[in-house]
Parts: sequence; structure tokens; C-alpha cells
Amino acid sequence: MKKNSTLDGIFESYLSNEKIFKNRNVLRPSYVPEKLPHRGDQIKRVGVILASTLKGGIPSNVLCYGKTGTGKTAVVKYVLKHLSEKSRELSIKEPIIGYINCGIVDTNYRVLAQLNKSIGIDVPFTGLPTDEIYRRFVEGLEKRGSLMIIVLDEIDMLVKKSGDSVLYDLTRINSTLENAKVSLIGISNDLKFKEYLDPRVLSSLGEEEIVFPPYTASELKDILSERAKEAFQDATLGPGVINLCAALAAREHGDARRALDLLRVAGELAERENAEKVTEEHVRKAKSQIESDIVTETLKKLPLQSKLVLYAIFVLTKQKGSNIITGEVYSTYIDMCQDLNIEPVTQRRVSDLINELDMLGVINSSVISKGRYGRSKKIKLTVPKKIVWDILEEDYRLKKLSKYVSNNKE
DNA sequence: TGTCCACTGGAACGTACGGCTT
DNA sequence: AAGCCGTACGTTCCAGTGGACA
Repeated sequence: MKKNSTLDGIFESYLSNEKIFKNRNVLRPSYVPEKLPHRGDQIKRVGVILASTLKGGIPSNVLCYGKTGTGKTAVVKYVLKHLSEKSRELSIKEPIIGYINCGIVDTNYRVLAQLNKSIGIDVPFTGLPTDEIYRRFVEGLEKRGSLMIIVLDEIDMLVKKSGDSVLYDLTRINSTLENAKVSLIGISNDLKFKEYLDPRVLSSLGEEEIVFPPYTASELKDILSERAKEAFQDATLGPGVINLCAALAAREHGDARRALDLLRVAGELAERENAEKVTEEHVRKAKSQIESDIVTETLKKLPLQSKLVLYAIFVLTKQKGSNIITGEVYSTYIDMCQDLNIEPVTQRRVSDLINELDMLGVINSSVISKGRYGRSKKIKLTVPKKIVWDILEEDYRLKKLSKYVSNNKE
């Protein structure tokens, strides 16, 4: 009992410390709220399509479009959740739901492996031919004998990286299945990704298409207010906090996820300061913290060669501003490799690495023609030099290169 | 008006690796 | 054990090109 009283004290003080938050998980992107403001139309459309499962039908395949944070995933998850509940209520066999985030699971093999996993079949993560994994999936599903709704989130990433052959298989799978059936829900951030699809896949996958427009600032405000009620203690949000979060996120193509992140981080900052209220100042701090966190995380994970290329770009940026071209990067890179005794990769490869850095949003590169003087990529660092330098400096393998950086301040 | 630079970016292929089947 | 398979990372080869300059 005595021991517990100390612990109790810790718990109590911890609990009473929750001056700001009531439940911060409400603000996390994975949370599916009870209400989804301004998505009534989309919910209705997905609902109508999926409702046919309640009468034993096979719903049409659906494609959802919209930029990040426009509620695509939330709407789909929301409808599926209610569909499962309804099925249970009516004691109809529940559909199996397979959710795959193709941003992470981005090869044909791994998608199929993941699908196997969601019907309870363990498959090795490598070693088997893809057909075999597919065959096992079909067999397993047939044994289960029910409808499976497969959600392919960020489907454009899969198609861009690995083509559409799994999609082709999945869209035709129903003709090989006897007892079981499959229906697909594709979610895409990219409106143009249809161009990469085989027309046969497209016509099957895109039986229904639902577009998710970006949220406007005032819609974001509603969403935030709704969630804030759940997430925060009463009267802890200062005036203008929600408006500011909404406005900042609206500027970024109406990204609700971003808006919620801002609100959550602002709250956490206020909490850390032991403040009574969350202020607009906290939101501004949250904004810059989120931005640098994202960049820091991606930069840390970069493989050595990419870091070297980034190093070269960084050094050139310090030396001569933003007008950098591939040739310069490559020769600086070669010098650096010599200093470090590292085998350099070819220029072709560096070109790809530059493209990858571009995709990550660390740099901005665009092909330009300098006429007589050839064609190249113009490269510009798009994140603060300070952040880049902090990461590069941290890597012990790159220690020797600090001589390239004249003055380390700033 | 055509030339020709300094690359770009597609395609095919090589190698190392972990891990399967038989 | 041998022989495949998929993935990651890279190479080699090369046709293609926007536009400043002669």
C-alpha cells in the first residue's frame, strides 16, 4: 500500500496535469470520427455502392480522387466501419476488409502478401514467385467463401512504381472465384494516374468515381471545431487558434490532416510550457516545428549516396546561390567521394538520385536548356540550409567533408 | 537556319542478398 | 544441395532534345 501511494501520487499529478488535452488521439490522422463534416455527398455515394453487400450483391469497384488530407481514407473507413456494424446487426456474413497502404506496400508481390495476411495466411516476404502468392490468395479466399473489400490507398504510388499487373489480376479475380468475391476501392492522390493504367483495368476499377475537392478554410474550421470539442478541455483554446490552423492548412491545398496536426502540436507545445491556454503563437511555432520535423526525418533516412549528392548541392548553394546544374553537382560529388575513399556512382545514377531528392521535396529541380551550352537540370534547395546542415554534420561518415563548408555558422 | 552542347531519361542488364521449393 | 524468385541498388548504352549561337 505504501509503495502504491507514491505511485498514486505520480499518476495523480500526471492526470491533473492534463490541463490542455482531454483526448489527443482524436487529433491523430488514424482517428475516424463520428461525424465527417462536409463529406456528406461522398459518404452517401460510397454508402450506396457498398450497400449492395447487405443483400448479398457485389459492389462496383470504386476510385476515389483527391489531394492529401481531403478525407478520402476517412470516408472509406467510416463507411466500412458502419457497413460492418450493420452486417452484424442484421446477422449477415460480414465482408472481409483488406486495407493496404500502397505508399508503403508498393510492389505487386508485397500487395499480394499483405492480402494473404489479411485473410489469415502467412506467406514469406520474399522467395516465392508472384503467381504462387496470387494462387494462395485465391485459394484462401475461396476457402473463406465471403466477399472481400480491398482498399488500395495511395494506389497511384503502386502503379507508378510497379505497374498495374496486380490490379489487372485483382479486377479479373471474380471470374476465377466461385464462392468468394472481391470488390476494390482505390484511393488516389493523383488525378492523372489513370493515364498509366491499362484501359481494361481502368474500365473495371473506375466503374464508379468519386472526387474529393480540397476543403476550404471555413470547412476546415468546422472540422477542427468538431474535433477540438473532443480533444481539448473546455476553454483551453485561445481566440483565433482554430481560425489560424484552418487558414494555414487551407493555404496548403486544404489539407485537413495538416490542420489537425497543427492543432495537436500547438496543444502539445502549450502543455510543455505549462500554459493555461493554446495561443496563436503556439500554432505558429507548431507550424515551423512540423515542417522541420518532416524534413529532418526524411533527411536522416537518406542512404549514403543520396546524402553525398545532397551535400554537394548544399555546398554549391552556399557558394553560389540557387543556380546549380547537374554537371556541377556531379563534379563536386566526385571530389567528395575521393576525399572519403568512396566509390562514386555514375552520372546517370546521380541524375536519378537528384530526381529522388526532388520527389522528397528537399530540392526543386527542373530541366532547362541553355542552348549552345546544353541541357541540364536547374537545382534549388527548398528547405532551410540550417536543417540540412544539422543532418549532414551529424553523419560521422561525412565528417571529413566539413572543409567544403567555409563558415559553419548559419 | 541549322548545329550541337550537356545533359535527360528509357531500357536492359548485373550483382548481392535473403529466402523460398524440391 | 541446387535452382529459382523478388528487391535494392547500380551500370552500360544510347537515342533524344530545347534553344543560344554561328
